[in-house]
Amino acid sequence: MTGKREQNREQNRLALICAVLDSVAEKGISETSVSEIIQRAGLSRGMIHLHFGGKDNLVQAAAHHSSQEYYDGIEALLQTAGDSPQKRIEMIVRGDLSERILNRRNVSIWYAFRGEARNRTAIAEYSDTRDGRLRGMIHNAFSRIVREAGTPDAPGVARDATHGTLALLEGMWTDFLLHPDRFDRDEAARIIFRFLAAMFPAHFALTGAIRPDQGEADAPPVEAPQRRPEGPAA
Amino acid sequence: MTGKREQNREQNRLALICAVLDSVAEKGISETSVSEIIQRAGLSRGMIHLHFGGKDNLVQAAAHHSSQEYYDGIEALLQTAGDSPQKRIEMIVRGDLSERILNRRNVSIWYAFRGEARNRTAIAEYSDTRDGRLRGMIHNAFSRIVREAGTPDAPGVARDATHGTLALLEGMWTDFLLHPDRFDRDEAARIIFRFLAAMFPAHFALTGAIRPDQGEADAPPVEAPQRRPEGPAA
DNA sequence: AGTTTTGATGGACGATTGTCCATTTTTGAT
DNA sequence: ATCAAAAATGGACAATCGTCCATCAAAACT
Repeated sequence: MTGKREQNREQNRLALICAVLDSVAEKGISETSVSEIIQRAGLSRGMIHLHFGGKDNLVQAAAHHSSQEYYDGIEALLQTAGDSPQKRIEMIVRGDLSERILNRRNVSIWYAFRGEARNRTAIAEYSDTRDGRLRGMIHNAFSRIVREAGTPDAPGVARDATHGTLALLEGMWTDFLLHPDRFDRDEAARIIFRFLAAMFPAHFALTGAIRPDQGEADAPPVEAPQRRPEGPAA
Repeated sequence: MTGKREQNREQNRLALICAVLDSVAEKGISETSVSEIIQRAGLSRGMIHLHFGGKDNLVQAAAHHSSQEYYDGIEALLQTAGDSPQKRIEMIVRGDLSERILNRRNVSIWYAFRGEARNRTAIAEYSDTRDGRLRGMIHNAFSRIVREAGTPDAPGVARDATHGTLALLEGMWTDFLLHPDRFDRDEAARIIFRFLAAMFPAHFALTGAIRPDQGEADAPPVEAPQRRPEGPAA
């Protein structure tokens, strides 16, 4: 049985970590000072050194915690997915783009840590989506798809599809970071599936979300207000 | 004629900006202090306040400068591209993944600024690939491809292809950030073209670089025809 | 109950931050 | 050569940074 002592201890550790994440999400890493952290956590100054031995270690623990939360979220969603590989991929993609995982707070935290990742290897380790479980899940699913389709060069296609899908998801996150208000989750998912449908028509073409027909305006004729700076034929 | 006075002035301004970028690339944003900057620039402490009115403005100017350099690089490459839209897209993709643009220094700088973008709107403005010229160039090319191919829902496809291509490029950059040593430019390009080839078989399937075969193997007969009908039963 | 043990406190501390300005040096015009 | 204007210098400055420890409070054990 956990004594009241250890219970409080763990509770305060967590409070510090959450305070760091809140501050990073809200004010950014450069403004996340010791004073800011302990004020948010409602604890005393010495706690950081007591529990983590210094601010750097605390920040690292916060990065680890955030990363863990991300993977837990993805895996929780995956367990509700069916068996078919295309369903699993669809679940991962939609999950990764869902409000529960892709939101302002998480994106702020994720990119703040990545910005420092280059110079703090300990943090880089946790901000890598590619390694770890996610890549394995996706690759596994694509391998099955490609195998049962009898595609030539199956391993290469599966590997490239995995790499490409992960890159697309990363790109969508960046999109959200830069334009959180104008970001459209359904559009993001649709684009990814459009690419996947082009590569694996038998597996993704009929998926409900590929075509924008749903509720979306049927191909707005003058959607793109982009100027075209050049180009022979206008 | 520019007097020696103004000439020196401009030279020092630039020296400060470069010092910031060097420091950000090397040490990260959090360790880029005024002391660090003026030491790298070999100038005196007061210069920052003199020329930029404060450190924040200098950092912002550095972000602007870096962004400008990126676009200049892309546009320079584009001018050597041919007329055909697929050639232009290929040039953009390869250029964006080339050593000249995608390298450790640029990636470090780019992501360091992005990490702070959320809390510094002035910087966010410069760290956006999506707005600005790049998106317009790509969308313009895809529009032509889609139009001459007679694809149904042409505007939607062009828009999605643009969005997807940009997301893929972003994702590849993230890949490079996290694994600069194991990153493979050719593989990154191949994956992007594999996706594009799946979407526009007539335009990208025969492109020399889809296969990693090095020898280019001008359109291996086994490869190109088989890619499309993979769907129902291969 | 008393005693030990451990977590928690908050201020002291030196180091470093960015800003600013009195001063010196350099440039361009007289 | 002289002088006004502009640019560059480098140290003073208060504010803030993160670390650490003497002290206190409370839980756990005897």
